[in-house]
Amino acid sequence: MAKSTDSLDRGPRAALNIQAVAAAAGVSKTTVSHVISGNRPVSESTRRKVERVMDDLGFRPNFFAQALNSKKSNTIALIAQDITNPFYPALARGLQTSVASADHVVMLFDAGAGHSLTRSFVDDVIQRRIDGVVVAVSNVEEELVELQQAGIAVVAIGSGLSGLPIDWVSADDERIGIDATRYLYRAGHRRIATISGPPEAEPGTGRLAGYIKTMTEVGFGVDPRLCAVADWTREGGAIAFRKLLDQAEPPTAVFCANDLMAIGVLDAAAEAGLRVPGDLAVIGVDDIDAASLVRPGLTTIRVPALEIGQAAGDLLLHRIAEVDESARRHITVQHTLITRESA
Amino acid sequence: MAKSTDSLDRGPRAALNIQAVAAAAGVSKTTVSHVISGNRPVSESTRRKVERVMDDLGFRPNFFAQALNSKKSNTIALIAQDITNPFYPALARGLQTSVASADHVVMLFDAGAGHSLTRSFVDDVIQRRIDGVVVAVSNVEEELVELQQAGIAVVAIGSGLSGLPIDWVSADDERIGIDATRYLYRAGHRRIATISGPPEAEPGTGRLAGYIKTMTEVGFGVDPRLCAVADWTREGGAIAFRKLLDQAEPPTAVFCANDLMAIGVLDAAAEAGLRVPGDLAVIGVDDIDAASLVRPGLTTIRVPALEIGQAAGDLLLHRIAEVDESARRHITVQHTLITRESA
DNA sequence: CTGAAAGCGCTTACAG
DNA sequence: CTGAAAGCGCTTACAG
Repeated sequence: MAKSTDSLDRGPRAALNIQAVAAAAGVSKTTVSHVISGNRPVSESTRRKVERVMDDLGFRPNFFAQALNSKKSNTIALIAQDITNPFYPALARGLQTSVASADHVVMLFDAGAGHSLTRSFVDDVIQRRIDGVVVAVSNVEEELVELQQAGIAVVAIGSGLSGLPIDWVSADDERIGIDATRYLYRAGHRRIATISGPPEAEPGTGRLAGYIKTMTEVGFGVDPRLCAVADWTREGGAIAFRKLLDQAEPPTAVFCANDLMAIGVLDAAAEAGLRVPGDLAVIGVDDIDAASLVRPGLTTIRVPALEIGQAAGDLLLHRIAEVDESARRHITVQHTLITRESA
Repeated sequence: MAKSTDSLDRGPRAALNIQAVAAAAGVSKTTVSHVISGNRPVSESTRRKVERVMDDLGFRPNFFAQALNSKKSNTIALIAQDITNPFYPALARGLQTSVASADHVVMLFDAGAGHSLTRSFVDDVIQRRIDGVVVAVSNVEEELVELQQAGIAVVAIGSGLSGLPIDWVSADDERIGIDATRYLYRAGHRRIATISGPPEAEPGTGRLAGYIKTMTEVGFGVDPRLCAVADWTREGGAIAFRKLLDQAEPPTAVFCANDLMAIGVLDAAAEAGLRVPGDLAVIGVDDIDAASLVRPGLTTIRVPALEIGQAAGDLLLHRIAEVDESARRHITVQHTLITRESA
């Protein structure tokens, strides 16, 4: 009788693993492992032989087994408020660019997809031992704390989440407000209005602060009749502007805290028969695609979403690599004035 | 002497794993595993005890260990041509919506981030045993084949990659061309031009085919002087339209294969002193945000990116779950005419 | 309904 | 410069 438990029938096709490579190369699993990881010196000839075999066999180390040992997933998660808002895809690209250099991959979670999936996504992130998370969504302080307690590196986008010791990246919102307001002032405007975002959070508050600071500095002071608030949308901007118009001395210029509201102002201005920039100057913030598509083209302040993503990735990689917990870090990205026709 | 290798010093804090849960609950690892997976019945009282302990300890099963055994990563990858093009974020959202229902997570790869990272991303996908991939990028036939050979489910977006036996999702491009052209015809236009995309690939060819079919059907035939080609960009659309204008009998209507080119036509028309829709009717495809922002508002055919993403996710989940390899599947999503001012 | 034990494919002290 | 072996934290036949 032939020995039936021989090399012939070890199941459905021998698995292609480190053991198979070791056998084919005539070395130990240990050595193959070190050729892959580079964690200890291997003689030139051995290395070449092993690499040759891996190539011939088309071997790729099993990621799960590697991660199970190393406790590193080489994965970064992005939790985005609303991926269909052009700011976030640009941020995602910047993030990918940054972390790809360290061989990390990006997992996307779009909170705008509805449901309260955010909760379960945080669980996923923890369970999958994601190395770091970029949190670009509001009102998730609780989840942030949980992520940190699970030992995951976290960086917040846009606002500092007061009190929490987490890294964050943002534009210099007050400076944006100052630059926009000064630009209108220097163009000769004296009744300058602002339409800011809802007062509860950055970046709305910072931009408004910059407006107030500038109006005070140049000696105009702040006239409450020139300060409107809207909800970041085009329609909201139009509504707010109609109210601003409805007074004895209407403004000749408006600083809007984002482009969408500024476009709403353009709508309402056209409706009211005002010519832009002749009768009314308008400036926004963001430089979304539409800013260059509307007529007249919208003058705006560009917030570099791509750079924000990159900075977030850099902070994360740094935090992941470092041994001692160092202090909280904050990166501020630079904005740029984009001059078009509206102001 | 006290027994020094006692329960006191088993290293830096005992690991929180299935073994620890088993011990605390007074059952075996096997049982804990089955409580988690539901792979075999567990008595009601035991299940409750184990769940209680997991909750108290804050235990979450280690994803890598699970995946190492099950060979499932519960992860879907999206390879997007250009995540800053609004079509892709919407697709990503639809994909997430679909796969989240099966507890899968989305990994994003933006091919537009530059470099030829696509190559290394494909390697990552294989190595990480990603369950399925949505390929929304062109010229990667080689990589597609490789992914399939690695046993990964693949679905292509937009075009069928002739010959390859892979599932795909697309709009009905010929029908889009027909609907757009007929709309212009019914509005009374007789000299209808088209600006199509580069001829080498869908969706350009399909939309052009629809235009040709309709022009033939209504008896006009195809006049080469009315057929222009551009590169999908705004500037390209403007350039192409200037050429169309430069003839004895210029068109009174233009069907553009995407919105960006249609907006370029609006630019060039304004420049040439043509009023839209009075002197010229323009229709695009996609319904990007900008379509509603330009003046006059762009009439267009909406391609439901979100639904495409969902359909892709559904195909993938189906393909992953199924045992026997069934035939290639193709899903066509429905488009809608969005009437604004330009036509 | 439940357990003991082998195994998934790696990494990493320990030893030479 | 290289190996044997224990271990990472699960799942799953096999057995009762």
